[in-house]
Order: sequence, then structure tokens, then C-alpha cells
Amino acid sequence: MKRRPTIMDVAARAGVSKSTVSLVLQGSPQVKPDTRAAVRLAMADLGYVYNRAAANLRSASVGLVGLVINDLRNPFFTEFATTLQMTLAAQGYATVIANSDEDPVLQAKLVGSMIEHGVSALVISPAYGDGSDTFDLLARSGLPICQVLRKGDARTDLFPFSSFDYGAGSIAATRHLIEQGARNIAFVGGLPGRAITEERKSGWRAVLGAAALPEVALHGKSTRAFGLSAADRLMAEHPQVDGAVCFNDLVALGLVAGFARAGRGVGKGFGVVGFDDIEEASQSWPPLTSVACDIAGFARDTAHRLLRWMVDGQRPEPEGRSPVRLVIRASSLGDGR
Amino acid sequence: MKRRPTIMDVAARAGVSKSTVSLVLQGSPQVKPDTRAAVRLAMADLGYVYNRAAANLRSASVGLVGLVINDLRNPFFTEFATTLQMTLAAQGYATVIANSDEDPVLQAKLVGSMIEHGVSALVISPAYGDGSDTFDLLARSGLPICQVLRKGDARTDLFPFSSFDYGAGSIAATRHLIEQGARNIAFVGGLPGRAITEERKSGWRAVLGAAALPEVALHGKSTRAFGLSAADRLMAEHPQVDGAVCFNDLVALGLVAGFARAGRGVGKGFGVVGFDDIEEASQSWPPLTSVACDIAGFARDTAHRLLRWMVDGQRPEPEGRSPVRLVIRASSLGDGR
DNA sequence: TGCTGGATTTGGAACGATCCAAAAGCTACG
DNA sequence: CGTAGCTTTTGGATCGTTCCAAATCCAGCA
Repeated sequence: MKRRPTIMDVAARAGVSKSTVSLVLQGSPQVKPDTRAAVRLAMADLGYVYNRAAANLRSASVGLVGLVINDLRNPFFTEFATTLQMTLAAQGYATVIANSDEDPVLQAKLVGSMIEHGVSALVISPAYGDGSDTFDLLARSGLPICQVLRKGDARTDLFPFSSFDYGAGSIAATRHLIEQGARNIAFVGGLPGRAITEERKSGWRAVLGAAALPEVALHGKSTRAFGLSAADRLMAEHPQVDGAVCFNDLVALGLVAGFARAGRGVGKGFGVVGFDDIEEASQSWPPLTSVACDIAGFARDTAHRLLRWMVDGQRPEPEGRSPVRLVIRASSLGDGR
Repeated sequence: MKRRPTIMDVAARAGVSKSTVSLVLQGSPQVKPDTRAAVRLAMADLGYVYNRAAANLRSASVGLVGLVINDLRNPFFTEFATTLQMTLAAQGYATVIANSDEDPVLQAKLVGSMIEHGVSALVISPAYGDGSDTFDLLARSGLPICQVLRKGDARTDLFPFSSFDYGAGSIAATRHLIEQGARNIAFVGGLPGRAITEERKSGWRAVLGAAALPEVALHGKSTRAFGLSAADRLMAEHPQVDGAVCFNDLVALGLVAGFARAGRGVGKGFGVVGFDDIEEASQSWPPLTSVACDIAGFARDTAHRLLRWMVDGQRPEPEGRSPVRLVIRASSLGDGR
């Protein structure tokens, strides 16, 4: 296994000095076209590959951005990750994506490894649990860090946080179900006590409170499987319930599947609203009403906010909320009962 | 913005030489415990972060594996990516995931950037289209490269390829539908002429040929949206069709949704089989019969194959096929007609 | 006390690029 | 023909580690 050629090898082959090769690499206009061509030729002959690590040794910044995601399998996060990566790529930054799989220990390891590899900024959607190790590391690194979608650390002055306006979303969702005739609206999914669950629940609770309607909440993991089981529990334990605001689309889709399995449709007589508006929401049957979070737009915003910080040193606001939009589809439409 | 401390700073603070600090970093047993403690303390005081790029400058290997995926939004690939990453992480390797988004140009850029960043091996599921730029780069790098799931380059001696035994899968799927009473089995989804489409189709065609049954094939992008529209086309243009082998689960789920939208169920009288057995297949309604590709297991195998190559220099077989398994669920069960 | 040999520690040369000041090559002009 | 004033090229120092051979330490022993 022969080692890969260096600029010295190229220089020797082209009959110039390493400095000249370096100038060619940087596209400097001050090398004579003939020389440039000779160097290019030598590089091609030898199969030279630029060694970025070596180059960055002097000039610190690597043009690498780290992205740590708590659950990359969730399509919502996948969309965020891919859009962020592509937006940064368009600006010449490479992105390292890693999945912490909701494990704070793994998360701390990943963050450590990214910092060691010299990322020049980091975007993190933190895992649940004790993230203090992670954030200690991050604070110490002094890098631009954006927390997104979940607040893992309260120091938003250090780690600016941005997310969606979930409260407004659940207000809109709940009002919509009431307009459609629902009077017993459950909240389904989300682990109790967690910030996002509380945010998404708060609007629902506020609207129900204002309308003096009863509350039923079924909490659990935010998966399709939980939605499926929640459907059974709702039908068995709370037969009066005639609408549901779900923690996310996965739960909502599970719920819809559960009702279908029981031979009971959704839409007329039972309205379901999801959260996130993942691609599948519009393509399942019945199509799912959902609080749309423009995740691609959010990812682009995040990228630009981060770039402003990295490039111009302009730190983002400590806390930002992007607007959400209720997309009404068949799963929540009553029949004017 | 103060620069980050180096081992020299740590050494000065601890009152030892840089070499000693380096030994501590490497956990060498030959430093006296007192000294080790002093160095550790100094590191903590200064908030020292290891600079891996500098370290790797000498010792070539970075412990970094690149993973280039053609479509990270597809849950099938997401599962593969996350499992691979976690398996490699368990062995101390960091993984860089990137999404080429089916764009050969972007793909070549990503691969180039990864090689420059010094990955010590690369796993690629190639984008469709002309990947010659990409594979030139890869061939030149001399790194261990595994092609998975799609063959982007025929030189499997250079780039060992591994995938699933799709032919066997579609044979099983088609036989099963015939056993359930279907006589007009369509193939739905997959772009025509592409290797995977042909592989997945070949088994179907072979079985139909042997049983002297007619062929109908509807090709298109392998998305839920296409499945949805294919349902309409099937009902309008080929009303006699009573079963479908789909290119993948997304298409199958779209197809099921399309039939549901038309008020026509799936299962009795019309059997649907998907491909991939993504998580959702078992949780939608009706649950989807699917050719299960144990993607997590496949990812783990790939990781181990790659590790054997990187660590022991033991190159994998040029071509490997992992077995698949037909998982029978309600969507394909006839009613004994 | 002087020596010996294992345990520790250390200075300096890599690694592969960039950057800078200085050298070398040109032109054109008196 | 010498040289000022460009353009182009070059050597050497540098970035933060690792590695190696050599130096230093120190306890035990004669």
C-alpha cells in the first residue's frame, strides 16, 4: 500500500518548488500559465489528492460543520438533516451528520469526536436525559453552537435555541377540531413532563380551558406503534372522545391505522390532527390534517443563521420561534353534525 | 477569540515536556501516576481539546469512515446509515454521513471532500446516472471502498459489491400471490432499465412465465406518490389485475392508500406485496406483506466486512448477496376464492 | 559512595500543507 | 550594458501532534 503523494512529489515531478504547487492549489493568479499547466499535469499523473487536514493545521478552520441529531430515523429529523447539509454544501461547507439515538452518553462521545476532528461549528438537536457532559464540552470549545428543536441546555445566550411555535400550532389544531364539532378532544402521545410535550399540549389545554371542555391525555412514546395502541385504549376507556390532537404525525398515523383496524373510520365523527406534516401525511388515506412545520425552510434558516455567526461573527438571537401552519385535510373534517 | 490550547500549553502548565503530555494522551502505562494526574489537571484547567487533525498528520489513519447515500430521506437507507454508524462507533470509528440526493455531480463532490478529509474507508450506495467521476476518484484513492445496495461501477474487484437477493425475493412474492389465488399480477414501481428494478422484476417475470400468466408492469419513481397514482391507473386501465408485486414498500403503501381512496379495500380480491419491510409495513392498515430485507443486519455485516478489510487487509468477496424473507401479512391474503 | 539497570522523561525530527520575505527572472529604459 | 521595477518562484519557518533515540532519575547493591 503506497502512501499517497504530497505536494513535494508533485513539485519534484513538475520541476518546481513545493511553494509553487501550493500557489497553484490555491488558484493564485501570480503563477505563469505554463507553470500552472505543468503542475496540473504532474498532479494528474501522480493521482495527487489534497490533504485538507494538513492544510488546516495552520489555518485552523476546516469548513466542517457538525450536526448531532437525537433520532435520525424520524423522517422529520432526516428532512432537517438533509436540507441543512445541502444548504451548507452550497456554501462550501461539509457537514458531518451523526445520530445520538437518544443516548446522552453516545451524544457526548459524538460531540467530543466532532470537536476533535475540528468542526468549526455545531448544530445539535439534543437527546433527552442528562446532557450536561455534552454541553460542558460544547461550552469549553468556544465554537458557534445552535440548539434546534429541543432545548437541551437553558443557557441560550451560549447556545442560541430555535424551534417552532408549537403552542400556536396546537391552539389552531384544537380550535379547528372544535369548529368541526368535536367536544371531547384528547391529546395523544408525547412523554409527559418533557418540554416539547408541554409546549404542544399547552395550546390544546388553553383552548379547552377557555371553552370549558374536558381534558383527556394519553402519553407515551411518539411512535406509530404507540398511536396504534392508543386507538384501542381510547375506544375502550374513553368512548366519548371524538377528536384527538396528536403529539406528532407518527402517532396520528398509528391512531388512524388503529381505528381502521377496528373497522372504524376517521374523519367523520372522529377528527385527528397530527403535528409536523411529514410527507406521508398527505399521501396516506385519509390524508392527515397536520400542523405543518416547514422543516426544510427551518433548516435553511438555521444554516444561514449559523453561517452569519461563523463568517461575520454575528451571533443569532438567543431564542427564535418559526411560525407553523395548520394544513387541513380529510382526517379532521366533521360532517356538520 | 483566543486560540485553543495545545499540548505545549498543557506541558508548560504541568511543568513537564510536550512528549510526556503526548504519552498521557495515549494512555501510556509508562508515565508515573503523579505526573499523569498533574497533566490531567492542567488539561482540565486549560480546557484543552485534542487536535485529531494534527495527530493524524503523522499517522495517516484517522479512524473516519465515509458513507455516501443516494437518498437519505428513504427510511430504508436511513436505517442502513444509522445502524452502520452505530456499529462502527462501537469499534471506535467515526462515520461521516452524506446524502447525494441522487445527483452524480454532488456525489462526486462529496466523495472528493471525504477523501480530502482523510477518511480511511468509504461505503457508497451510488446515485443513478454517470458515476464515472466518482469512481475514478475512488479508484485513485486506493482506499477500501464498499458498494452497497446498488452497483454503480462494474469493477467489483476494486469495489466489492453487496446487496440482497432480490430475485429470490420477488420469486417468493409472486408465488405467494398465485397461491392466494391471484392470476393477473402486476409489477408496480421502479424506473425501467435500472439494475435493481430488473433484479426485482426478474423473479416476478420468471414465475409468471413458468405459470403462463400475463404480465403488466407500471414503472415510475419509487415513491408513495407514484403508488397512489398507480392505483388509479391500474383500476382504470387494467381492471383485471388482482395482485401486485411492488418495487418497494413506499410504492406499495401508496398503492394501498390509492385503493382505500377509491373505496376499494386491499387484501381480499387484490393482494399487494411490498419490498424492504420497512417499519411502517407492519403498522399501517392493512399490514403490508413485504419481502423483508434485514437492513440492520445487512448494515452490521457491511460494517464488519469493512473493518476486516481496513484492519486485517482482508478484502471481501467481489459480490455478496444477503438472503431475504417473505413476511406475510394481511395485504396479500386472498379469501380462498 | 559509585555503579547498574529499569523506569521515566525529554528534545528534535517528522507529517503535509500555508505563508512570508527574499531571491531570481524578465522588460524596458536611459 | 546596467539597473529599476515588475512578475514569478523559492526556501524556511510554522501549525499541533507522534515517534524515537537519548538523557535523566532513582532504588538497590557491592
